[in-house]
Amino acid sequence: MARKPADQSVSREDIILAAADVLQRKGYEATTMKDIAAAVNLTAASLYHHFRNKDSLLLAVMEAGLELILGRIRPIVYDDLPSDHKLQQMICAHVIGVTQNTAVGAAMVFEIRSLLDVKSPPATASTADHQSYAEFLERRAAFFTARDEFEYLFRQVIREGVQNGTFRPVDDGIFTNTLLGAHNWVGIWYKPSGRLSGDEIAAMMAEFFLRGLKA
Amino acid sequence: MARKPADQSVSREDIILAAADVLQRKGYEATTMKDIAAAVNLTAASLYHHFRNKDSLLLAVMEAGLELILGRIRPIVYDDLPSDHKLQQMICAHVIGVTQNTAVGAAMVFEIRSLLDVKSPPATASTADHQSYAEFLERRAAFFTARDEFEYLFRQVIREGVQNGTFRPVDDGIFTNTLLGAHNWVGIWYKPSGRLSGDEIAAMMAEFFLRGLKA
Amino acid sequence: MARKPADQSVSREDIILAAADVLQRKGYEATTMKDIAAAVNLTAASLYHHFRNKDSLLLAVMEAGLELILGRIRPIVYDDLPSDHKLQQMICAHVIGVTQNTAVGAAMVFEIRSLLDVKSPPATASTADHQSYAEFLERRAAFFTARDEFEYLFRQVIREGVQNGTFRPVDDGIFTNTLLGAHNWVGIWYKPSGRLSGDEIAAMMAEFFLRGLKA
Amino acid sequence: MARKPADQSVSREDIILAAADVLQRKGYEATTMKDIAAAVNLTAASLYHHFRNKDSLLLAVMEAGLELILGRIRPIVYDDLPSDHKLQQMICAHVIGVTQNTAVGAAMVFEIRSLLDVKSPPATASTADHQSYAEFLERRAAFFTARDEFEYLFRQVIREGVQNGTFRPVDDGIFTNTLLGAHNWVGIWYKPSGRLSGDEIAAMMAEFFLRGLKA
DNA sequence: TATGAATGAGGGTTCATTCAT
DNA sequence: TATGAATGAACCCTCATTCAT
Repeated sequence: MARKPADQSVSREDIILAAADVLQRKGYEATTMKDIAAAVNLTAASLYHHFRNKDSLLLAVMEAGLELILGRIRPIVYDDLPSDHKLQQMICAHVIGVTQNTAVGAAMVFEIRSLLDVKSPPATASTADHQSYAEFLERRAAFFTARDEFEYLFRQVIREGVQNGTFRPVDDGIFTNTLLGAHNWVGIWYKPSGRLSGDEIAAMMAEFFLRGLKA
Repeated sequence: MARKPADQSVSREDIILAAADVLQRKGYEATTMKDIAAAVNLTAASLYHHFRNKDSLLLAVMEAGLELILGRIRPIVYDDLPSDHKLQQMICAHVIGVTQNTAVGAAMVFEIRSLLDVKSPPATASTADHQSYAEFLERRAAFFTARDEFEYLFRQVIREGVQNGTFRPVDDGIFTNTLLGAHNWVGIWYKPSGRLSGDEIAAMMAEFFLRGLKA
Repeated sequence: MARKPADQSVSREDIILAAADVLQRKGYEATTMKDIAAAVNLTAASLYHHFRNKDSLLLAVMEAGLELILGRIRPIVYDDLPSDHKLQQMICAHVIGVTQNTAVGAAMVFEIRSLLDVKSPPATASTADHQSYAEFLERRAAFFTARDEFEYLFRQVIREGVQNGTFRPVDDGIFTNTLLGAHNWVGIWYKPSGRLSGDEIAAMMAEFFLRGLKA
Repeated sequence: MARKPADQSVSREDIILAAADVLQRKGYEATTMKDIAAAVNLTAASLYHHFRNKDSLLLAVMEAGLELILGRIRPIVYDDLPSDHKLQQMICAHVIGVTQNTAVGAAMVFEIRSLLDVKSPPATASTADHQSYAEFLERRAAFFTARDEFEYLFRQVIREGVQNGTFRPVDDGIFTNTLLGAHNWVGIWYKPSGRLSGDEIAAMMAEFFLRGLKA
């Protein structure tokens, strides 16, 4: 699961991928910088050449994960399709994304708590530190904005379907939460070696929810 | 060197409840014994009069949470009802349980990873320690057994409904996972101050899933 | 959050020597990692860069002490000398060793109890931890083997002397224990500032015992 | 090894004996009040009805051990016997004492370091505390006086023997230390289940040393 | 870039000790 | 007397982070 860059120089990307993997297995708090470093054959100290600190690395992982899914979801929403087709494709995209990239998917979901903790900038903060901390806050805000967009896209398609009569009238907020809960959970129980492929699982879940929505 | 300004003696139960709350908010790794102690006006050291260690306390929280829900689910399953009624009631019981006792419910869900880590007995292991460690392992095994039962009950009712024609043919494993994922997630987004009550949310979710299942 | 006011980088060897000194003065249980660290101008945390844990450090101290003495005793035994000359030289070597290196010598003697406590591997035991713990057990076993050899060498020379008529017939086990007890005790009462030098003391003790043995 | 007073009230004596046993096995620092309490079926808290604190208990153990041996040694010294007979009996008395009461004997020897640490009275010391602390200091001083006497008695007999020509001229200080070291060590290696009885061991050791001394 | 050495801050845990019951 | 509950202090150890090389 851990990339081994053949003793070559390690890229930012390599670290993010490896970190995502470790994070998904252990959770943020239980994952040490040493763990992540080991996964790319580095020392913990070396990671600081690539990321300002642990939070910054976590954020990079989450950004990567979210961007990946968002990149697949967005075009569907803005495509010209009936609402049920849209939702069906979105569900599949999300679920497949989680199964294909368990690491990124689950990390995105489970570690938000850690990012949410508002941490003050280090007490001994020079001007430069303050600047870089502000940068971090900005990136974090951007992440949450993206996350809101993600949720919003689902809610939007559902609302749209309800309005145009494709779906029966449901509370779009509750339905979206229900949907996303089920999706996120896949990262917990899915095993690549399991009986069913990610595609099959995704198809089944899409069917469950669409039948529940059908007008 | 030892005062006791405590208003009243604190019971094991008190600690479990407080711990559940803190655990849900912060997660296992991020929760310190001091945090939990503070929540019941004690010192961290005092907690060790009631629980052997942090793991043991976590386990107690999870046991309490699981037992609570299981106590509500079991009678429904063994009642004489049509499959869809059963499932409807089970979903409501679970979701309402989570909303009423967010702490216990969510703790049960999110911290399994911590319990799963196989840990060796403490380093300074006398015979007595080993014995109590064995006890812990037993309790942990019992917890997982109960957890399996919990899942099994849902799966069982679904399978039953499929067989007697109440439900359309679905993969009961995947459906159960989908269901439970959605339920567990409630602990994340539900806010008592929200627009809808736990009962209303539960009813909605039950409807979603039952419509998705109807033959 | 990490300064380095240290004059010079500290070597493993430095720590072992300092630790031996502290250990001899305070005993294992009463010696804290902080004590040892202070003796080499480090923080307790820094010691963990050089030794996995306190036990490992203790073992290193004992190994060093034992190896030092063993290195002086062995050649004497395998030399071609009359038994009484051998024993005389061995006694002197041991006693002088203890006086010259009180720290190492006494540590070797007094802390065996701590090492004897069979301890299970650390609680948070990953596979890697288990491996390194196995290593520790191996080293510990090797230490006890060396210790047995040490005792055996004395017993062997005594037995040999009895058999070739140099010594009167004594119980070699009891005599060895008597001898070693007296030697080890030197670490307790010897003061470099005392009336007699280590060499003088050693010579006197050798004389006592050899007269007691003479056929 | 631990007295079990049949669930009856426990006497000061019982505790001292049990404590001696535990102390010998574990050493002072590693022995907890709970350990000692458990050996007499009590709670740690209960011990404080019998002893002011741990140090006080340790001191009581050492006093008991020392008094026992001293009581056997003194009469021999002041008896009217040739020096060699005296010394022979003293050696036997000491060694047999150690083997018969391993606990008391060894505790006496090995834990002096703990008593030696000069501890200041507790910072929060009321007048009463100060008084009882002064008492403790007095008792401790008395103990060390007794200990000096013990050593002095041996040295005295040796010197006497040298002066009256029974023994060859040896340094009585060094010889006494050698003697006592060997004796004390017996507490470490003697096992009641061993090949030889305490009496036999004592006789052998006496012979070794007396031959070494004979004029 | 990469790392070994170092460190401050804490976290879990133990322990001697106190006190109300 | 005995004890359960509580606590402050201290200990071992880990970890994110820094810095000189």
